[in-house]
Amino acid sequence: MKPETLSFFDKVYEVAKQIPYGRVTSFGAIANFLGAARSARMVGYALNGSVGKDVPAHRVVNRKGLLTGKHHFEGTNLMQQLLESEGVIIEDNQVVNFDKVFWDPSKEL
DNA sequence: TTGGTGACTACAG
DNA sequence: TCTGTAGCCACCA
Repeated sequence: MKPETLSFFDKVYEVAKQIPYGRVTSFGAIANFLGAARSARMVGYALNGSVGKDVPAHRVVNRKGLLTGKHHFEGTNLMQQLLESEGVIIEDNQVVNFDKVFWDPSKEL
């Protein structure tokens, strides 16, 4: 678990784990924080394998606040339910108050 | 070892 | 303003 040995995936997990309760962030924000702003796809790919690793992947959405990754969760609306249980309003698979709950790792960390 | 893939993003027309 | 295309890079087979 040395920082130097952490792979890109592990770094994504570390950042995702630090997302505060009731907050969400975007793939691009994480990618940018890791110094790979144009590799946002890798962030999503990483989160694909984050299920079961205590990583709140449901708090990571795309730039518009859309729950594009909810398909990778067990239930079709599991991701939405998890967010709503944290006080995040979801409508049409999108975070309504995205601006309010957005958490930027490059600024918060 | 090489090629394909992906929960995205940004730029150009 | 909206739509389409290209790029990006690590993991898996």
